Amino acid sequence: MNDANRGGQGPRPDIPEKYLKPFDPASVEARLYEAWEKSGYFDPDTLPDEPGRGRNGQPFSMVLPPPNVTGVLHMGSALMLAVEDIMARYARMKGRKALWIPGTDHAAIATQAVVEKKIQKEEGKSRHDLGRDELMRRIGEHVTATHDAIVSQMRTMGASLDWSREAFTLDDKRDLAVRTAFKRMYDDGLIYRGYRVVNWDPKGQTTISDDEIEYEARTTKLYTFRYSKDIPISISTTRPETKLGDTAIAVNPDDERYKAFVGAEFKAVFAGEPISLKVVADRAVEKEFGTGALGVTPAHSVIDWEMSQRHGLPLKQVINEYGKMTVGMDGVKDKKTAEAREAVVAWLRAEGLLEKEEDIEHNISLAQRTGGVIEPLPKLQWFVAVNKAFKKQGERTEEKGGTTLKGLMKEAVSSGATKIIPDRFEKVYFNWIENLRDWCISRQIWYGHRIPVWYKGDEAFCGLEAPEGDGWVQDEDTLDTWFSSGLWTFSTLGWPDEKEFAKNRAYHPTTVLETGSDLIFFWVARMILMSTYLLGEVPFRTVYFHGLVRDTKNRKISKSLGNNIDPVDMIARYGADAVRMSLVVGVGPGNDSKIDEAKIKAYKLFSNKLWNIARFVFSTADMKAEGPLSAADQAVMDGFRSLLAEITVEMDEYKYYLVAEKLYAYAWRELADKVLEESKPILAGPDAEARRSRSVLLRSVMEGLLKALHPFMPFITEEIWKDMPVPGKKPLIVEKWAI
RNA sequence: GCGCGCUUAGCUCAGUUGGUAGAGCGACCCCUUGACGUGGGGUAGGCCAGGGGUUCGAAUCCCUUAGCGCGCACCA
Repeated sequence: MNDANRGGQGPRPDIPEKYLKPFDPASVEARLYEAWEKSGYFDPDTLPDEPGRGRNGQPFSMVLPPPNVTGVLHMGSALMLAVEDIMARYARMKGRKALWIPGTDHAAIATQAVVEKKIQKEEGKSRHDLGRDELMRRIGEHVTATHDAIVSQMRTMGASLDWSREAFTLDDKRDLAVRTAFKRMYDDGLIYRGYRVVNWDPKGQTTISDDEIEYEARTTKLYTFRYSKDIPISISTTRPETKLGDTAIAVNPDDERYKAFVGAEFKAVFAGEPISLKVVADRAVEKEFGTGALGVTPAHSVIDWEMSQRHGLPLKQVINEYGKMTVGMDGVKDKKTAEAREAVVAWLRAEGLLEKEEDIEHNISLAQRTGGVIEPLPKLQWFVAVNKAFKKQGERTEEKGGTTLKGLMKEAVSSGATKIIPDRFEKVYFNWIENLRDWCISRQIWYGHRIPVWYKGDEAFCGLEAPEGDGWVQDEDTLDTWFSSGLWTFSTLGWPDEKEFAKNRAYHPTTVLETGSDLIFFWVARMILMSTYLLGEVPFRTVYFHGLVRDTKNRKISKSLGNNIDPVDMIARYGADAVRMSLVVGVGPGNDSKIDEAKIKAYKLFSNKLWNIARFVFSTADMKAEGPLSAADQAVMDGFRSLLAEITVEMDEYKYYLVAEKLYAYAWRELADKVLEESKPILAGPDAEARRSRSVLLRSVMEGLLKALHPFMPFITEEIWKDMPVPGKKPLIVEKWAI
């Protein structure tokens, strides 16, 4: 640089050539990501060795909610990656030993369903045609392909994940964790096998948990009738075909109409099936609904099953796993329930038993994954007992009575050990726990963690490995995918391997869990359950929920609607920085947001604005200028510093939506529109001292702005940072936070 | 039935101790070869869903009504 070029004689000749063209994300992003990865800064152990910072800093840890290996990433995943990367990069710049662990989820039932469907469509074969081994091989192929696509997408977003620790919910280490957890709970009596009415999905041919059910409002006929002319009580039902399995009539104990009948027993032949009905009194029966009398079907209704337990009623199954009747007259037996219903109603009408038909609004239960109508059936399944008392770790006194898993889950949040953002979700969480029933964890599918229990005759053995001796056969079922996901915060840190876990102990409890609010029960609650039970500590200090990403018409983004805006496509066109900003600005925690291309485009223009700010500063200010600021320039600097102080507080409060907006406004409206404009005459003017002071100011503001924007827009800030003349500078990713 | 959230400019949304309504996009007008694959300046557009209350003062706090969305329960 020589003095002849000073004083507004046009652009200085030494400006890097890249600034002569608009910012081109495609040409720099992949290269920058590779450089970060090679530098080792994604791995906390290879962060810079500085006192109190980097590898010597306070640990910060977070797990990536492992995406399902069913397909590609969508905008919701992009939002998740953007917010979490902001968290990780901010923590790293603040000097923390930041660990963000990547992984993918085998998603058991979801993945098997996708692959089975594909094979059925392309080859016309079912899983039984292929057999267990061949299906596993096919799923393996599918999982490898989708895994690779997903991982490459995460990289394009700029996610600063520690790839050296990547995990899979179904790999060997996680399988050992699952078996270990299962055995601990089994030995404590918290996992048991029981014959109970469960949610059966006839379409998926498996049981599912209560949380995997979706409800859909439909108008249905409510039939009121008598079982026979000899029975003086009428009942109402929407499912007459199930009445072949009735073993009781329940009435409210306070109902004067039926008091005289309580304890009586009636016999009849109903649609060809002999039935025997005991009249019982139960508070669960509402006097006002229907006739006030309820036909109890213990085998095909969870509520009725519970009632049957209270009154010692027999259980009689009349519907099988395929949703077909197993008893009844011609036209009923062997027919699907819908068909059998019509036949039963026709029979009632013919017999003169039908008293009333009316339309009512009612919810039907559907399996979330397959859409199949849930058929409650009695089956021998594995359960986690949430209400059973056990002794807490370290608690030896019997007389205390111990605690329950429900209690542990409640306490984790009510004690403040785990905070939920936004806090309104705490109510939702407590409400769910209140209504929680035992968790059915066995699934009749093949893809997943096999239940670590072996049988020989009447004997059962639960262990990490098969027992010694011949003739032991392992349980055919696999575990609910959320059982393994529940262990994720510590199975990824080496648990149950004591040596490996000890090395990572400082990362648990993890600092924060960022995930979608729809996972509050499935995942968040299960992680709290597993961690508090197995480790005696919460899995994370803070839960940050993001909302749903919708399209401009306020529809949920889904494949079937074909309204997915592909994040990879958007990144290719506008850059990852623009996509990240568009997802984050103005979107508070827990709130749904809308995404459209115009918004992403707007932040591409912002990238370009930053680029040109850099171009202006590099070409007109003296980047080597030193010394104090003039009073006027100091005032500008003070204004900027107070902004930095403000946003630092907001970063700590997880208010990224505000920070992003403020930085955008400052860079454009304040720095570009005001400061740079007023700098033009100063930098072109005759006053050397004013030029010097203004140059120092512009360089300082640029430096602070790049740092503050880095967590949000890592690529462009890092790229500009390369040309900043900062003494002893490091890559921006590990530079010290702006304030 | 219980609970939660939302309702602010044409659109998308901010507005966190109550102090005279904000941004982006869009529309319209003017200017600009400029650091800017454009940018700058300006204009129009809002009884902050309705009603009531607290207060000197309410988009903000309380009560209530309505619409939309969501969770849970019920679902005979």
